[in-house]
Amino acid sequence: MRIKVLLADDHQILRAGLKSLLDSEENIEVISEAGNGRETIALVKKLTPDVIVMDVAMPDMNGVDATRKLVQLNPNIKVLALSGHPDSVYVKGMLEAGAKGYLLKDVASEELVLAINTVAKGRIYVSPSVSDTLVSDYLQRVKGEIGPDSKVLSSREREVLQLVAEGKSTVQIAGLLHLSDRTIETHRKRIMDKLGMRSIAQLTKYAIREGLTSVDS
Amino acid sequence: MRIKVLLADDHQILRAGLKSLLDSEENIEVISEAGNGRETIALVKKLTPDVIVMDVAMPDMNGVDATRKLVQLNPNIKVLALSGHPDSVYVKGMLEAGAKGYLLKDVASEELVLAINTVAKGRIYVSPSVSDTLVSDYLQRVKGEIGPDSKVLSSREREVLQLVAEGKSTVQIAGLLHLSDRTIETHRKRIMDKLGMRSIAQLTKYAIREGLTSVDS
DNA sequence: ATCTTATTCAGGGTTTTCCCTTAAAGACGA
DNA sequence: TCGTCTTTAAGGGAAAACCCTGAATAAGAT
Repeated sequence: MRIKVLLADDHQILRAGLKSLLDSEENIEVISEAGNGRETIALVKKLTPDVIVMDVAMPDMNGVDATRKLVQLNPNIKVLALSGHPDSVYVKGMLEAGAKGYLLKDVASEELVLAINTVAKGRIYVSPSVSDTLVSDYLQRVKGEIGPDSKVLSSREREVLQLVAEGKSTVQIAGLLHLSDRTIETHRKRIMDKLGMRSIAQLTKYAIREGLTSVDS
Repeated sequence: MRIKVLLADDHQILRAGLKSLLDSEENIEVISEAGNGRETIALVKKLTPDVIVMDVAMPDMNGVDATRKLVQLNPNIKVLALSGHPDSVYVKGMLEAGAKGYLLKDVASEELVLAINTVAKGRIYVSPSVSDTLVSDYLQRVKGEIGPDSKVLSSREREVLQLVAEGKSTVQIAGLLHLSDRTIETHRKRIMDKLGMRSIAQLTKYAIREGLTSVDS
């Protein structure tokens, strides 16, 4: 019995490449492809694939929301996330949504095949480089340094993040918000902890994605 | 005589997929792969491929700078740009740098094969959807609505800026480029002077607007 | 041949950010 | 009321970024 795979990614050429790769495996069969989350759900309902290889970033319903919906419809569905970045927000988001694996796009084809076989058997597969961030996050959680639902920023934190992403310094932000600069430092630290980021550049991009600021400002 | 192709993209799995696709074409042969601009240049010097299929957004020297350098070394080199975005900044950058073609990642595999064959013959190939933005930009220029763009930064400076916008520290960048950290500091200072910016957040946004990095990385 | 620009590197110093820890006051729900 | 979360604040120290200055080599342009 071959593993029936559905590919979901917004880049047709990537899907074509993966299909070509996977079809040369005798125990894997690519039965269909989707270019966004909505399409994926429609196809899964019709075709009942064993494994869905899904990109995290897609237009018209992203991978996280699509996964959540798919798992809701069928808790036994196996979603293998395929992503370009190892940021913990994405990893956490997909795994929380019910994905059974998380692969970086920078993996060898053998690892993809291994991952598909692993999740098809009902086990979890995570890229080694990804499990690093996962484990460090987990350890922080065990030590109680992060609360349970830590990926959601508080409104004050979002406010501070916005100002950071606008290029303001800690002291400037403190002045604007009429707070001590030590307070702003605390907020900054908690923001970075929650998001698993270590640089202003990463924070800025996150803020742009979240609509807190715009690229042209 | 088969067309010798070199694949340059930061995602190994995409390269593997493309290789699998292209190797089934009897007049195309993938001779090597690179994960960033620097690697690409080193490999091209050794292997003299006919066509380089190059992603625009790559870490450690992006596709635009790599193309510029490659064309400088050998004006007959054929670079086929492969990008996820139809934005005019990217298109302009690559074509200005001397690329012979521009393909979106959302193309069918047949079109990729066609594009490779076209540029290998010395002609230009641009995705239909891309030529739209190209033409409208051209028309604006003819009407004088856009002046000639003044690219202030040197290519080294753009390279450093890209890494800064990816969240790398001065020491990390120095390591990646095999330079002293004092040198990187000088570059950073000159970049900020030239752009009149005083924070990493602003630099990051500028880099995004210029296509040196992407919001989701 | 001279001038300019890019690229490389460094000394020495200030400012800003980052890390680790502690802690108090207010809010809000169980 | 008890516990958790948020927001506020701070001490002390390490790392990174920023500022000002000077300087040598190399490639290109006039």
